[in-house]
Amino acid sequence: MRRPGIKEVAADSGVSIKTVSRVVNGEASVHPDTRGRVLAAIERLGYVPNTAARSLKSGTAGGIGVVIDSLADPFFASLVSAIEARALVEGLSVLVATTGLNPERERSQLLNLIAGHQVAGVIFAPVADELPYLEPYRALTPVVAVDRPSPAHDSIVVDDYGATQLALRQLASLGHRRIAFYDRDERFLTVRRRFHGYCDLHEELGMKLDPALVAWTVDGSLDYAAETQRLLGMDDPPTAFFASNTKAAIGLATSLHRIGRGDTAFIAFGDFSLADVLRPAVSCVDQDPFLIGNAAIERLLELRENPTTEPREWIVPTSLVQRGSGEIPAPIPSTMEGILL
Amino acid sequence: MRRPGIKEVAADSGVSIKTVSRVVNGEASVHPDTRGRVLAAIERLGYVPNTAARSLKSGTAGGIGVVIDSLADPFFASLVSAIEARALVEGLSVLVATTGLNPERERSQLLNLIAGHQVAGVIFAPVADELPYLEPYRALTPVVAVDRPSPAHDSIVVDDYGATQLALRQLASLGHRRIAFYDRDERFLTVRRRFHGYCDLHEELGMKLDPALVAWTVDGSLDYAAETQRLLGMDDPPTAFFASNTKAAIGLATSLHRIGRGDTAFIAFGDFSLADVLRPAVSCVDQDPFLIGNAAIERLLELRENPTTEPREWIVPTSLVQRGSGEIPAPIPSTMEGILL
DNA sequence: CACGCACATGACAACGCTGTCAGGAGGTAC
DNA sequence: GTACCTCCTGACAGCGTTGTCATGTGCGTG
Repeated sequence: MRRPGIKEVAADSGVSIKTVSRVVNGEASVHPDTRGRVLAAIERLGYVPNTAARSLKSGTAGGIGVVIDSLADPFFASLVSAIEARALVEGLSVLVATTGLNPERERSQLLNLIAGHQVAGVIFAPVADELPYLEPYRALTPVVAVDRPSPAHDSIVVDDYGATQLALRQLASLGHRRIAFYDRDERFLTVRRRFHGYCDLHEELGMKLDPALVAWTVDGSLDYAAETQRLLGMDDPPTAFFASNTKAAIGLATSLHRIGRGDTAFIAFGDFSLADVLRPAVSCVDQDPFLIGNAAIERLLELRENPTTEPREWIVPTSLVQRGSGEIPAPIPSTMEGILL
Repeated sequence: MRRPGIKEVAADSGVSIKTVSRVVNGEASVHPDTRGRVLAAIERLGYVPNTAARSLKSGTAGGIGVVIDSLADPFFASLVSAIEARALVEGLSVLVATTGLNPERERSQLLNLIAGHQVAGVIFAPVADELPYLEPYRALTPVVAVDRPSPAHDSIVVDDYGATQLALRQLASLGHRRIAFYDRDERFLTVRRRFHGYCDLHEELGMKLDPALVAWTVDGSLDYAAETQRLLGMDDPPTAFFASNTKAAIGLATSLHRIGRGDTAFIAFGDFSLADVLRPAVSCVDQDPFLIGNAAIERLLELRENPTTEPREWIVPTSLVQRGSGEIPAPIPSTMEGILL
């Protein structure tokens, strides 16, 4: 009652195991009659080639590893979904591992995949700034970073700085001079870049940059409700909000609507489900996980062919989706009438 | 420049490969000094055991397979997330595969995982009613079904019939006599069970079951906007909606809000992000993917210990989350005043 | 001193598969 | 008839690891 192996198929069809191997791998030089007998035996016995033996022999497995923060994050779930769909077409299986943003876990997950499973390639969302332990595998396993750049690898990212400025420029053009930056989370390079765009735009437009308008994530947590209360309770409150990531956007939208201030001007970085059903519908910078996932696996497949290219960043385009909340003009303060351009 | 193997570690630390193997596997009978030398060599060389060789030797891999409809579905994404978290603790990796609801693909994915990768176990959301091709592996690989039951396997499900009736009973108690069943998708046993609950409750309460109140998914697709228009445009339109799954709930919520009828009585089967932010907030039958995922992997681990138990269904509890949309009473038609209980 | 025993270690085979190389059968050309 | 070539097939080794069994060393016991 053991799993049928190549030996059983060989015995059943009266050929050597090597000939079975040839049939399974579609090699040309097998007599049609022989091939037929072997295929019949495979069918009859329900033979499936053993993946472990294959990768042991070949030194590399037919799967790609995907290492991300968490599958509970809708952005990453869609990303993995896109990768998996494409991998299926290429006949590759997908090994998923998560880091929970822990660099130590990132290390063990990456090494387990690359050195242990000898995957054909890895797509990962970097946590640590440097990954020296991957050096020995540089030439062996192609690696692509997504969402956040990794200096030593090809990275699929969006133009965080530019897209943020595009969104904020729109708010500024509607008269907003006090725009809250919601969720400054220094752990993410992407968010740092977005905040950088926020700062530079203030300078460019001659707007005062008020630190009190910045909501910080500290130690990985931020109380959205309390922070929203604080911001709106200021003497000189923000007239518009910019959410620097999807999680913050959902938290912010929730807390704004809870206190009946859903009509506040608001643009989110990253789209989310039902954003178009809220009233007003939430405008956002659309960062398409399917585009990003496809670009990542595309790049990975290219790297397999030609592994020696210099690492660079690949920018996936974003678009500003106008839905309403980002097109709300600033209220005109009585004392400032006539000052606006 | 090859990957360091057990041989390199052995040479480096001056012992035989077998002793290295013993150290790696934490066997007791190794002299502390020897163990120290070997561990130092492992560290120095960055040795990671080859998974393929291990599973070839042992005949089983240290990973579990998860086969679901799609990772783009938030319910399944959370489910996999829960499974992955627990697998990490157990030192198991997770292989994800999707079926796209295609029985043929389900077959190849399951066989690839069980026979090809020889995973330690499989958690899957069944598509086909029967899976005869898994018979040969019955005794070898534990298999657990989730979300939908599989007669031949332990199945982790919710009480579709009962939870649906609980939700509908509430609507009926508020005077609703015409309740639309949104998204009757015959492909899913879960939805069939929910519809069954819908029918039986009508009989029990003496309500007329009007086929025109049922929105069908045909060939996997349903135009939510058009269907909502049709239902609300009836001469005798529904006064309440029941969405039989999360995807339908989001589609229904979207189309109701788009046409300004967000205030219609509505209960969804399955919770979704921002359901509590909509006005009114959407009441739902909460079917917790984390509970289900945890129960599934728990059961899988038990099956590894004791594989001979009779397959059965395990019911994960659900709760009716009251948020507002499910507590809207039926409008009192002028001709019927006084008839209500 | 011979014996037994615990402890520590190593030699070797085997897991299922594929790459290398060898070889037989049959045909064609001189 | 010999040489050679093509087509098809098989024997065998080895991928990196672990299970089995054997071996050596040191120590306590009678």
